[in-house]
Amino acid sequence: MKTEILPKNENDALQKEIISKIRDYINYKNLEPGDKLPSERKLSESFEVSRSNVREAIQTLEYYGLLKSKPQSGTFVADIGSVALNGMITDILRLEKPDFKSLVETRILLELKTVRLAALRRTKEELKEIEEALEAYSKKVMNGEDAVQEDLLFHLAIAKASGNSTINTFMLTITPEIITNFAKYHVCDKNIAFIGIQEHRDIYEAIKNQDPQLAKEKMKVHFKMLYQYCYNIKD
Amino acid sequence: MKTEILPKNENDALQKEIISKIRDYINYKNLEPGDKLPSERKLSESFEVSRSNVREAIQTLEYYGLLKSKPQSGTFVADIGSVALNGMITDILRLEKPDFKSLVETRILLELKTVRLAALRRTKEELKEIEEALEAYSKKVMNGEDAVQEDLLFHLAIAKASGNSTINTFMLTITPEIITNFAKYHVCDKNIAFIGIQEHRDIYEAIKNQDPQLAKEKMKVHFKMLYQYCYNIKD
DNA sequence: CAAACCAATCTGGTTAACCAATTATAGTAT
DNA sequence: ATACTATAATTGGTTAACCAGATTGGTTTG
Repeated sequence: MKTEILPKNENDALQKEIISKIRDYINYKNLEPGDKLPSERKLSESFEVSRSNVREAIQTLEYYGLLKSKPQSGTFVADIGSVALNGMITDILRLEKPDFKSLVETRILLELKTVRLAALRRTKEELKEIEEALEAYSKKVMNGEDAVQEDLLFHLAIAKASGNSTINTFMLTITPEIITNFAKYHVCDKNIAFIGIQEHRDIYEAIKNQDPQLAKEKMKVHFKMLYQYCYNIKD
Repeated sequence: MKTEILPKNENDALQKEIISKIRDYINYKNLEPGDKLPSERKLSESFEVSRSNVREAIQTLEYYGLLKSKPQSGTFVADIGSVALNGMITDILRLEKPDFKSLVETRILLELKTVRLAALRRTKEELKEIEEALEAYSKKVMNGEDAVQEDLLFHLAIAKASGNSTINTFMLTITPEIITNFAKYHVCDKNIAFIGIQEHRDIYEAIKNQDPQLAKEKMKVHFKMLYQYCYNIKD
């Protein structure tokens, strides 16, 4: 087989094509939950692609929980019926890269929840971690330095204290993209940062006092500017 | 080097160890955004693990947006400062597998948002897709068949119509796990399903009439049982 | 007749060799 | 001294060979 280096976009397109072929195969053969897929070798042969490409595609579907591969045994359809499997793969193929607005919108939604949960559930240790993140942030701002990273770490500390591992994971996945875009669009410039200290402190105090309602209110205040800012950005 | 097959858990542990070593290296060398990591070969040699293990670890960090590898060039630190990078890798290493309650809690949060957004933003095409999902669900229930899959696809259709690609992705990632656990805990048994038809129809109508507040209310009603059910499950 | 055993085969995972694009280096001409 | 070019080394990606555990079918044994 001929070696060929593909640009990342085409590589993604290839992987999507393979995923789509796997879906077609599952449909054609009417595979049920727990059924075994053909081996990676056979798939790569019948799809006329390399085995590593097939492996990548399988890994992606495994990430979404649709397949499950067992060492020295085979790759199996997850405990999901063919209807859901089919619909979900179709959805995955259509997924587009998240835009900035959708990221911010989601972040606000998640954080209004985490801050309430953190106020309800935080342990003493988690509270201390939040406090430390707050101090690190304040120190930077007082020195006139850029503190976008410390800002985000404060919010991540709250997410960790929410006791909801799913939301925590989601927050982690969107944070880098947010940081990048913040720098790009010059959100959160230094003039805003000074106000940010007090806002952060208010949030911290509400969590400390285990007042979920107040915590949410303070977080809303904190997001108000961000909200306005982001909805004014050109696409 | 000796070939050794590892159980999945140990493999995960190994990957975490490698990730942690990458973090340490970045700290030790004070790598800034855009700086280049040593080549995969050098890393695998200095960590005394195979190159494919290193590649896996890098891919994971790439998924979280912390690294960026360019073909025939190198692997680079993303446009994130070392503080955030360090904090986030530490968080990632601590991540635990999501529990069922956290999944349901998150799903409810996300869906109360998607249903409102869908009522505001849905196109005619998206509305039609929701309707088709609703019909497929109703038909199954009327025939006395299990309709968990069609149920979830209805909700995914709403997520798609929300116009928020981030939330849409999140919904896709948690759905398989939810389906599996539903089957495991016998949530949504047939006796509930008949009520479900009307509840789904109410939600659909609210979205059709572009009434976000009503849509949210109806979704809340729909989740009421689920909510109670899930918080009574033993851990 | 059923259970236990064994060897051939098949599997996903791992390793090592290979590829071509990129980057660094040395040399040459201006 | 500088700008440009050719060449060698380096890189992430790809392919193919290899590994050992799992499966399977047939045979033996109680």
